[in-house]
Amino acid sequence: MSSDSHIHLIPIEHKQTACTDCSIRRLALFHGVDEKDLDWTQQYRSNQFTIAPRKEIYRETQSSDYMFTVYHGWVAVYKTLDSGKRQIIRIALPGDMLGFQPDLQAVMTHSAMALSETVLCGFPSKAMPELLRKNLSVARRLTELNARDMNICQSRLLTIGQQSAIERVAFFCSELFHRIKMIYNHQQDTAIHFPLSQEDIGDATGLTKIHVNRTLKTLREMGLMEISSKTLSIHDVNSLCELGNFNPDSVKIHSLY
Amino acid sequence: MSSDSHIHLIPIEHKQTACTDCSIRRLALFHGVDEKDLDWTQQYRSNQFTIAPRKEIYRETQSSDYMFTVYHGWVAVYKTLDSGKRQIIRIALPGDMLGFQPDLQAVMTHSAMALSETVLCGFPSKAMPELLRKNLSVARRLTELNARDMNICQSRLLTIGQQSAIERVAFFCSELFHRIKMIYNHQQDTAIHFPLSQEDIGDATGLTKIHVNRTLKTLREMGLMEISSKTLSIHDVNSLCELGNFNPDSVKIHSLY
DNA sequence: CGAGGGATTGAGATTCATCAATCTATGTGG
DNA sequence: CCACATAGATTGATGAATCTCAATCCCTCG
Repeated sequence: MSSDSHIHLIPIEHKQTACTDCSIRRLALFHGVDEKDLDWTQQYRSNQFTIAPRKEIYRETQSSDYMFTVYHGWVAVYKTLDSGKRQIIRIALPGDMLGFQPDLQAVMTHSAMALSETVLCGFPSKAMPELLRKNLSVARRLTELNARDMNICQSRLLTIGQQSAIERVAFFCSELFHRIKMIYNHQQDTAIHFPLSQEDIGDATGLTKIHVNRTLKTLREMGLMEISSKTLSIHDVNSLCELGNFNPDSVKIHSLY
Repeated sequence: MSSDSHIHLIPIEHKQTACTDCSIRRLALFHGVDEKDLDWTQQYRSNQFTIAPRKEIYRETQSSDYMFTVYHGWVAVYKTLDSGKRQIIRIALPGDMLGFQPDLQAVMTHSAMALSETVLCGFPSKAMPELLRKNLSVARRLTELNARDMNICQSRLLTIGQQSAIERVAFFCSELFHRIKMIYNHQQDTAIHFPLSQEDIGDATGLTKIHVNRTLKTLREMGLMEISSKTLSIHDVNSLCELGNFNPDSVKIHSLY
């Protein structure tokens, strides 16, 4: 990626966090790495960056010098058509990887944009093959995270291909709700911060923002859930998951450790 | 997987093919493995199997003792809803992997079914971690194949979420056409064997079989393509790809070798 | 206090699904 | 080799889900 397309990524000069102290390591790439090796693996995390909401992290058809781990915030991964239509492929949350490609020459096949104030850990792509060769824990973990992303992508295909508007929205919100709760270990909460606009939800579920609005109204009237002032409140988790055919267990990362 | 659910997989006792002679190795898991190591890696390919059309290879919610490489034939990978609706996630063709999971304990998150007379190479799941640890070429190749499957899955999401019926069908058929031509190196052919029913196409594109029928009729009348007696004939490749927003380059496996 | 982006609602058009019937190709048993 | 059975393909008619266009409202921010 040429440096001018990086203008949105602001390197954190001071107060970078240390991998040894990382509160979300159990979710991320260095889960499973021996404590004594963490200082060494951290060398491959060359920088942390902050990005403002709605700013691009990288763009389809361009190459990227980094792969990232989300440390804090929400990121939308999406593809666009020439017509301007946009499909959000997944929402990356703390611990999730962004922009890994085994082929360093290949250009990105999707774009990524911060949805909220976001902090990323950056790993120079060039050094990844070496890291994966020298530390098998990281290599295995990468495979796990890939497999989990794949499962999420496939489930999303099922939803969008075969479910109705209300089922898709129920699925989408259930998934994010459960992922957030797993990340922050707040099992008792019934509401989460939710920075997506109705248009974002539409781009993720394959619906127009107008139909999303009507669908959310229905869900509210059914007493299942409600979104207002960037907060998602779930009033009836079980019914919502059932409506969306969402299985809460599917958000777990099946880890070998 | 309990053995009784394996009844459709018929082990080939005689005339198993050798990895050293494999005509599709450039596409498959052992691409990049040193010639001298192939006899050793082949030990991990414990069996070849044949499966009749429409027979299940493995099923969602069950575990599988094997992961597979498609050696010959067409395989549908799909998920189903309680309502009975089915979403075909991808079509696996010769060289493609099936059923790899990093966590041996985890159950399959999708089902797989042969669409034609199919031959699979079986790799016992239990031995995969050892193979990946001992041969880094295989490990790297697995990562490449995963990344490629991920790209295909994400492109499919874009199609199904954002394109119209005719665009989706055009995309779907273009993709399979180009993949088959790449596999068999028949760049000049304008027709391929195509074992899917119209209902299969519908399950892959998120449409009903009736609407698929009408869409195919339109594509035929537009002079773009035609399916008859299990043969897909492309009359105007460029227009078809353009209509479906399909990029022929996307089917290439970006290989490091 | 004004501007602008998102949210909300209405009306009408379009796409696609559903239901139902017929047709065609393929394979099977007698 | 024929009669029948069956699955897939085709067409028509109708209705529901979702999109598009347009207007208004509301909230936030400068």
